[in-house]
Amino acid sequence: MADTMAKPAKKSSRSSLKGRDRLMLVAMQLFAERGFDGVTVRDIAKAADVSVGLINHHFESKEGLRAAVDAHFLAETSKAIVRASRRLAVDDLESVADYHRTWIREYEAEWPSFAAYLRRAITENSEWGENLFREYYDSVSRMITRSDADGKIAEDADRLWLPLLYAFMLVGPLLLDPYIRNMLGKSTYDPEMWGRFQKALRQLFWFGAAPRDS
Amino acid sequence: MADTMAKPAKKSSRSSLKGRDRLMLVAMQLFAERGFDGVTVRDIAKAADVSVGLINHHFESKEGLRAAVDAHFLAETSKAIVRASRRLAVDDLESVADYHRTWIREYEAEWPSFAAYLRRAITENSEWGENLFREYYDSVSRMITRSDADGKIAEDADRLWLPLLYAFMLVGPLLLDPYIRNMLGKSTYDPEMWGRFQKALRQLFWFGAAPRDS
DNA sequence: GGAAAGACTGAACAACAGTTCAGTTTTCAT
DNA sequence: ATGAAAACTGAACTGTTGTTCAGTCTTTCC
Repeated sequence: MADTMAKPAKKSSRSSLKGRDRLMLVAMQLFAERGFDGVTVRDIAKAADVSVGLINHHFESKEGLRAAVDAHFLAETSKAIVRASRRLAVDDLESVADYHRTWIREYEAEWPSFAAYLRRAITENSEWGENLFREYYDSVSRMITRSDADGKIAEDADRLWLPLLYAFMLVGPLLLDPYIRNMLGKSTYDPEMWGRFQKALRQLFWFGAAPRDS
Repeated sequence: MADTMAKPAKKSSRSSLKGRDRLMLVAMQLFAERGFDGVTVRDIAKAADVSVGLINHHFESKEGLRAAVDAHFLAETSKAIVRASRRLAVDDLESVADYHRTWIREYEAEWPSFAAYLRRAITENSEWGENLFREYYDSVSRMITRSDADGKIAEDADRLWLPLLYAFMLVGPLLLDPYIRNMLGKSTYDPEMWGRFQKALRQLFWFGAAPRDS
């Protein structure tokens, strides 16, 4: 119902968007930054350069606005995941991780603070946060199952926890990005950082941290 | 300044606590369940069986109450971590994980929804959430460094990401507990679950998921 | 036992939240 | 061009929030 939100043009031509779309864009950013309760309808209206009444006109209520934004990004996420599983005929986990990161970075470019919104959705226990994590988990799980069928997984590995542990390591940077940025000075999704992270993740997942005496 | 909060007696003798302590206990639980903004001072006062005015009398403001609760648990956490690093003369990661879990379970028993409060503190970017994650990270990091000195870490392992990846897997169940409980039907910290999780974590961290052809 | 100090009450208050709605402007098919 | 539908406005309204404060009850210490 809320899929009519057009993508913003490359340059800052926000004003070219109609009120409804501008409201959703601005609301997403403000929710991401300050949380749903930390933003007033007047804040949103002002940032979107629109009157308060328009929010209720289009979305019925503030809660309705949140639902519309959520629905929009849930749809967008699902599309991305379907695209991913199609493109990733090769059943390797590295490309899952890479796709995950590419997708986030692309979005970040077009919708600033999209990652923060994702983060908030997952940690706020909203319904779509639940869906989101489940889709994350499923895509990882599928890949591991395939590898398993090919005999690439150790016999004594725990089939239940393996995908979850991988998911934790993949979602970790997303959920804890603010802290990591503080500690390392850079976001995990930075080009340089990502290479290292990706490599460390791959190595740990497949071979572990113990020295291999061959 | 807010360390005078007595531990509640075993049985539900909440009413034996004085107003100030009862307020902090109740506030912690409500904040954990509904978030800071999701709770009104009247909710807190009612749950603590106390008048609204008392909150401002003791804590000056609602924000002051939050600060007091945070300070109390930050102190408590630090104490637990110091205790841990003393007790854990043996430098193995398993006991870090076990200690982490024991500590949470013990607290859960005495302070219901303490884990949820922890979770919220970390995800809400509060100042003490930052401290908390850092202490987590540091204790893991120390252990790994020691193992490293003993030659127990592979030469080509990434020293920067290794402790972070481990921390992600350790904090994962805490942050994502609601989802995991939905998926597995049980909390990770349940006695049965923990054994399996702990084993899977150890195995993955040291030896990885690839089959070992010996 | 008495008085000062602190714990505690709750009605009153001011600020602010989300919503409403009568009215104005824009859009667009005919 | 015209008129109806949709987009849009913003002052007014209503309920809720955190805070205040004058006053009561309880504890404590000489």
